[in-house]
Amino acid sequence: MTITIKELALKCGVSTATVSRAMNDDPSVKKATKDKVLSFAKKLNYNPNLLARSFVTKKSNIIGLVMPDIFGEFFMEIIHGVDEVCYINKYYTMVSSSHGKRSTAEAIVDFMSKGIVGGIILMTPAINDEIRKILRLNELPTVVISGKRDFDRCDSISIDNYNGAYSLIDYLINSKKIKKIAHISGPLENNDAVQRQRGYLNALEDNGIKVNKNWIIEGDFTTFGGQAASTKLLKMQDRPEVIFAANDMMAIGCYVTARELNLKIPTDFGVVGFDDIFVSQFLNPRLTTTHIPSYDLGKEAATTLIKRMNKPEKNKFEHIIVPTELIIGGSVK
Amino acid sequence: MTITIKELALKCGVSTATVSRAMNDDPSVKKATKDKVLSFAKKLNYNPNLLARSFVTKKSNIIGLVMPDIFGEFFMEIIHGVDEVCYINKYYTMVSSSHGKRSTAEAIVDFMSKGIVGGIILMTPAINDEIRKILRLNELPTVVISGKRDFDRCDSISIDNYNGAYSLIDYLINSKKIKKIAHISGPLENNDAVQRQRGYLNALEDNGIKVNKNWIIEGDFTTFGGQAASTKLLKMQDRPEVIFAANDMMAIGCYVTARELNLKIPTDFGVVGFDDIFVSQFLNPRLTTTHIPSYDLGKEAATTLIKRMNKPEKNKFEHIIVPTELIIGGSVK
DNA sequence: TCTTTACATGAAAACGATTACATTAAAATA
DNA sequence: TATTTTAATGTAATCGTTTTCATGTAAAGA
Repeated sequence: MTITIKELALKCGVSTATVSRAMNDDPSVKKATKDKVLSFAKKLNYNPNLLARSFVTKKSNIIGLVMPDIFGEFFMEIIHGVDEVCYINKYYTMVSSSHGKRSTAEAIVDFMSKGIVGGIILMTPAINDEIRKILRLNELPTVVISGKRDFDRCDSISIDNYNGAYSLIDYLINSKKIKKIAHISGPLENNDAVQRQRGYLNALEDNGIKVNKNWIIEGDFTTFGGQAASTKLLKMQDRPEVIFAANDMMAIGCYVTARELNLKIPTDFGVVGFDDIFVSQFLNPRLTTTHIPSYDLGKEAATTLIKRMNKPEKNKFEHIIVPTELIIGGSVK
Repeated sequence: MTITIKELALKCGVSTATVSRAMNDDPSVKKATKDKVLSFAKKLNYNPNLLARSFVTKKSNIIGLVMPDIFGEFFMEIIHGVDEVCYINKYYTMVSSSHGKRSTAEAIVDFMSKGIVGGIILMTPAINDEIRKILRLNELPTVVISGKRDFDRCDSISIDNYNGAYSLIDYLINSKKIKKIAHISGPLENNDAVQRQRGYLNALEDNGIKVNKNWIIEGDFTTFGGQAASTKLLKMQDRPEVIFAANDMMAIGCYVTARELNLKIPTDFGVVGFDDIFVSQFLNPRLTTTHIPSYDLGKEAATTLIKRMNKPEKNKFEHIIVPTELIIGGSVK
């Protein structure tokens, strides 16, 4: 079905070099020749073998997307954004995750050593020493999507978790006149979780509200974790007015608890989340939360990476911080 | 960082041919030699360049996953399943979608002609003539994930939409003693939608219930579509007892309508869905629906494809039909 | 001991593209 | 017209691996 450059060259009556140049729009090829080659290529359905091309140029237009897990809407939207940009730029997206069996570090090394991908987008909740070491002696362009800017030897895109959480809490205190705000955090080895908690703490402090340590529970970003933590919080004699869950999944857990304890949101207690996942708008009442533009995050990462792949400078890295947006629902009285 | 086969051969004092054979576990290599090569390979961090290998063997261990859209939980779980199987078998997953700008057919052709992927998993709501034509003169192993078994020139995995819907309706009629069942279908160019509707119709018929055509509305698989359709249904003077939404997203739309019309589920009317997406369990009340094992679907597809890639016979294709499971929630009185 | 067979390894071609360098033809200059 | 410059194309090497075929060596059989 597909022919090779040699066959095409034969048909055109030119050398393979000329065909190659014509296909790559080399200015040294005469217009007439180029036209002839291109028309023959179309007619004979010639497509340069990408493998052969990558092999000889030592450049791959495949982007490796390394994720901690292939699950949930957030990662899906990232993939979507990456795919979109890849398509426009004629790049390809290869996905890979840490499978329980293999660490993120191993996934990166695999991509790097096999010569398949020309660049890596790394999503990780935190950059540990192992990853840091790998990235340091890494020759492949890499963009890190992370909760915190804690590695500056490559480009990075991060979510403004801190300000997102800060604004949310500030809104509760100043617009809603709420003082008793509890927090179910994410796992604290996760940078996003840490930054969100920091925003929460500083917003309280800046508004002169004393932090109640009992009202801070470390969760796990799952619905069940949110359910467990909120049950604990709501059974305290000194019950908080609003629970700030560090992500929407845990906020959903709070809704489940409300149903089980026969409490009404927002009258009996309020809930706010973080992420603004798709279903949050369909919760009853609609969840007040912080929107993360994950699709844009993916697009931004891919754009930055492709730029870097075409111009691999070893210094001056970009560090983009993507702002979040406060979404006001009906989950707070 | 990475060395080539030549350098490794030199270090080992053998030819590149021997190294290649040792790396590929060729039985003709003496154990001592193999051990030596392998230990040097490990020490020197040698990894065969996959691009070069694929190039020469004309076999790629990259699987191209073509999807109509990169959105939602269903596709995410498929990707997850595929990725899992790929990892175990040392294959790689490349994703691609039709971008509004490009059709599914174009995405397939792109994968096929560029020589990157060694096999394709094609997810499509329906196989049209264009796709059929492409698949027919396709030399690349392909597995189709589809709602209906309507192309038998390649392996296929399909969901048992018909029986899933049939069982669900049968359950409503016989266990719940409900007779007035409306249906919001998916778009009818989608095979899944058609099969589910067929299950609904036949279940009614087999139970001697006359179909009320006013109670069948074509939806679009979105929450908003479900909301619109259910509003129409619930404002009829002859109102159905239960609405069967062809997917959970539209069922969620029914929940939104209930809130807006101030009706209670399941007392005022009931809702059942299809898919069993993650959030369905957290709806209030939990949605009665039909579970689709999407993760398994992805695994099954990848397994079948890899089998076919290793043994590309031109006949005897596998056609796997994956059963669904009835999930009983509290959304029906 | 000599021949045959089996085993282990090496030499070299091949895959399909790109690209440095060489070459030819045409245009510009003297 | 003779020479230089420029433009367009061709020749051939190259990338890293696999694999066919050839070769050498050791074991087996006579």
